[in-house]
Amino acid sequence: MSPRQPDKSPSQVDVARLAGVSTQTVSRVLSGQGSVRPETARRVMAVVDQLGYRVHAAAASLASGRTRLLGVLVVSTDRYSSSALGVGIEHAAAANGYTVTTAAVPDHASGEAFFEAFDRLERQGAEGVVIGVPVELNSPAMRMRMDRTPSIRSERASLAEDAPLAVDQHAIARLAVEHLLDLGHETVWYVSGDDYWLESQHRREAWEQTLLERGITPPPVIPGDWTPESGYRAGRTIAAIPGVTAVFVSSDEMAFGLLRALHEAGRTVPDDISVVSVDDIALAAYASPALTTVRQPFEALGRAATLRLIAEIEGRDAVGDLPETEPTLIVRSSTARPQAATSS
Amino acid sequence: MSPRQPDKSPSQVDVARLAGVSTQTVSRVLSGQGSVRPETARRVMAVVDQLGYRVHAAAASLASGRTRLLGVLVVSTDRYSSSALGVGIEHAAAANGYTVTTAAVPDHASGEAFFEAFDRLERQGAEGVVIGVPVELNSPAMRMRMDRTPSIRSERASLAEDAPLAVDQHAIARLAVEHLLDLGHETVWYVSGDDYWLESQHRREAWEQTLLERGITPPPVIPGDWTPESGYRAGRTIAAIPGVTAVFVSSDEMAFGLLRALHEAGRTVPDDISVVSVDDIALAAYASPALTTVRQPFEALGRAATLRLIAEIEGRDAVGDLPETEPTLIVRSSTARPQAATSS
DNA sequence: TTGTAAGCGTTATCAG
DNA sequence: CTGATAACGCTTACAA
Repeated sequence: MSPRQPDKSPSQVDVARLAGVSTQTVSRVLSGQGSVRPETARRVMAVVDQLGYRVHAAAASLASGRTRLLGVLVVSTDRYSSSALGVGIEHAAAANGYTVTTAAVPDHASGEAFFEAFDRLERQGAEGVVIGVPVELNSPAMRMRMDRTPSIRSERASLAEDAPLAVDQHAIARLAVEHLLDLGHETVWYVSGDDYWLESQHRREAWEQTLLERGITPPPVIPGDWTPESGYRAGRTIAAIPGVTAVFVSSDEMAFGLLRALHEAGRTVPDDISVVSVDDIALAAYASPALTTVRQPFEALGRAATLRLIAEIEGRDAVGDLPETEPTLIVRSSTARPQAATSS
Repeated sequence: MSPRQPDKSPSQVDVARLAGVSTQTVSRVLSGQGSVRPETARRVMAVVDQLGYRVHAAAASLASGRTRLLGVLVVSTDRYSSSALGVGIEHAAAANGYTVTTAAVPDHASGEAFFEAFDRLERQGAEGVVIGVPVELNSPAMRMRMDRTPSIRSERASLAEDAPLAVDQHAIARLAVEHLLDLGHETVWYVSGDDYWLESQHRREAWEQTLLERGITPPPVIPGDWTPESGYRAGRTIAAIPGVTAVFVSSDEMAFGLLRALHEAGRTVPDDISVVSVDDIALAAYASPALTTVRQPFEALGRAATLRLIAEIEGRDAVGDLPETEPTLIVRSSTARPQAATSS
């Protein structure tokens, strides 16, 4: 609607001229590199303010070879994990003078789509990228990309690998299952997330393993896909199975659906069935009943990943300053000791 | 850990040399601008693939004066509205060859912090910005910024102004209140969002106005701040007030807290009290009872805002292709006719 | 402490 | 249809 203003924005040259110095001096003042007589600096800054001058990022990065741009690769940004991660990433980036650009790939995107998104980030000049989607890190195509631009993944690639960065999915499942077992439940059923996600697979493995360690044969997995709808379906399935007293659901959102299905089927939580989920979203405390859940420190994780990434980009080490990323069990009202069998 | 590869990435010159053409031809092939003999183009592309060449964004935008970068200004990205908006923005941007960079300002940020974020986006080269936070658009500082970089706001600045873009907050409140009134409730109480947000203020105004139009004196506003905790507090307050039969809560998240408080106080929804909220988040259908709510089409809004912004940047008009952004009432189980007064 | 000169990798302009 | 050549606005040497 409004016409684009024709007068181009002021450049370093304009500032230099008005301040009666060379462009180099202007650059020095603005970057803080090199020494400038205080008085000169003041004079330059005055002109900068007067003109409303700001460095042209493209020109600066063309000349310096640095963009201070970080890329983030996530699935549809409205997922809880994506946005929670994003908060941590943005903070850490901003604190270090980096900016962030996001590329979202659709859920269940093909490897193709993923590479495309990665390339888009590289093309924009991202000096590093935080990967928040499930990808096969060992494919040649991925290796090639990670080779030229440092990348860090916010989840562990395999149960065995010890990525100091990822939330320990094994620990999450163990925390949940052991809580239930320690309460006196004889076994724990598992409602999975979408197995497209490694997290989901890892939790299943750890759930199985924890049960096995106690000499319990794992019951069949009830499949879910993270959505409340799938939790609801899982709840109906579970309600139809006699004898179930404890369920580990792979996300809070699914737990909401599960709770409703159980309620509709006349099962009360936690009296008939105990439920523990994962994430600790803001609403978890306001489910009925309030959810016992394993909190994932996504924000800390995003921060940690970013800090490490920046360290790698700048060629230093980033030990010591890394935030804690251990999952923690939050006990609320959806879990209890199993009812005495007398009632049945 | 891994050393940065010393061999710099290939440039247009490298491609040109290998393909036996000028850099200009390479540029033409890659941009699709200007005509090139098909055979030449093929030869260039072959070299491009072979070398893994990709244009250097900074250089390109320095030369062309275009960045194809859009900025987004939101509060803490983990808010539902922010991320839902973001999804729409990203889609529309990607579909038009633009990339997106986000600047998050803390909730309740000062005008200062906001301008800083805006400037950061400008410095990065954003050609336009979508504003998703409450700001005074008429301050000189803001005027100045919007003057040099096209900006579009995803909410209506005042109840009177008819921004074709914003979700109609007035309509939201009217939909909610009239639904309740039509059900037979004598008045409707209102739990506000955070009044730092214009949306919240506008909904209050419209709630008041709708009541007044029917000759009803609005009861006092129960203050909230969007969080489930504040909804819970509001619920306790309401439970202590005799005679309340209908409540309009300004967000689904608050509704969850409200529901819990009401439940704890022994009031049943919707039999004793009807509740309608706003947003229609994924979990709204899984509250107990399922929430009747006014859906805000955030994604469509983000898309529409972006489309208009791009149109403005490119100096064309964007009529016709704008998505619908009307709010819609979703009736579920948290509302019903008031119980006959006989029971009291 | 300050200035000069030479690029950085593209695209635009103008010839051919 | 293709190719020189000149910007684009800044930073990094190197000189003064």
